[in-house]
Amino acid sequence: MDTDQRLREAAEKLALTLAQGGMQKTTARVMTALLYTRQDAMTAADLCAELSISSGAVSTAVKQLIPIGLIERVPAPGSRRDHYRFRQGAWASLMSQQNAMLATMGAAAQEGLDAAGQDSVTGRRLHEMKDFYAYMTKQLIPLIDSWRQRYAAQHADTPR
Amino acid sequence: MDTDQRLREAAEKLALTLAQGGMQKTTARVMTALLYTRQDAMTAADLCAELSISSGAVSTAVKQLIPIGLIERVPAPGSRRDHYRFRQGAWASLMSQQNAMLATMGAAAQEGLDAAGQDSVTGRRLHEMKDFYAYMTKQLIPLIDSWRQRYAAQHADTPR
DNA sequence: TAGAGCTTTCAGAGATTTGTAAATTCTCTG
DNA sequence: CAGAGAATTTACAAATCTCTGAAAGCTCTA
Repeated sequence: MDTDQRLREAAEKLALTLAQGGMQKTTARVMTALLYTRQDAMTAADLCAELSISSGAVSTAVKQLIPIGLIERVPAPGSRRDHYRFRQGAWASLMSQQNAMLATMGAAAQEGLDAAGQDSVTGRRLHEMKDFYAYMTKQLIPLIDSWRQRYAAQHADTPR
Repeated sequence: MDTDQRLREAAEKLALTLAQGGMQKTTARVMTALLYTRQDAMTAADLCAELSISSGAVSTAVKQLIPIGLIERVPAPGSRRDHYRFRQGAWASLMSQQNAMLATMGAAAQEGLDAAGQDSVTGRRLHEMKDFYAYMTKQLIPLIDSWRQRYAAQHADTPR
């Protein structure tokens, strides 16, 4: 089987997994298309053709992917079309955003604690929750940074 | 405002957040009801009443929450009804399951690499992805374990 | 082992989501 | 600054999802 076809299938497969994990299906497909494409970047029209979806759907997907830092718009000299490409370091920023969710969970636990007090079944449940998320919140960012450093060191000689 | 009411509102608020993060709405509501309740455990009927939903909906939600380790069925001596309660250490096991997702991401990257080869734009993109998820996969479990240990040490004298 | 008390399953109604096509807006260029 | 080419928004239609109510299925106990 040819390379393009294998990549296309890998892309759709991952998109399906991500969709089951809560990401919108079309958004996931656009993301994986940009991840597995052999081009550096793709235009909206490319994405329409590759995925057989309308330009409106592409627009919506892109609007969701850009704010979370997974893809970026790149200026394309000589073309009037927008080009999109998968961002370097996208995974690390995606994981960093998980941190916001961790913090939210911690805050939710605190809120419950304020209402219930420490000394109750509820209090003990929520205390564990709060402690866990506080710990994770504190550890995750340094962990990601340590990966960034390590990866940058390994690839000091190979910029994009 | 009374305690129950504050807890109820905190529960619904968190449920909403979780729902936006991809969890099924009713599943999230059942989970947070069990998290913020002042009882140790609740019956299906309790949940129906508290959340104004049918027993079928409770059954479905419970069926999703148990496998992921967030809640558990507890035998209730003297009652024929099933009782459900939020599991101790639920958050840690939830996070551990994230690890499966991380591993999946790493595998997806590898699959693409096999098709595209290292020396291509695609290869470089996928290599970063693979490296990131491999690193995270390796670090996350120890991190969770270190929390477990720390928390257990702090609460050696206060079992449930 | 018959039956009470719960839980689970199932079919269908209702609500929500999501994609398309077309209209609109935006942005370059000649 | 007019117009062409592209992106975005909107209204609507289609598909999907999810809950309810009712029936079926378990599992204890008397």
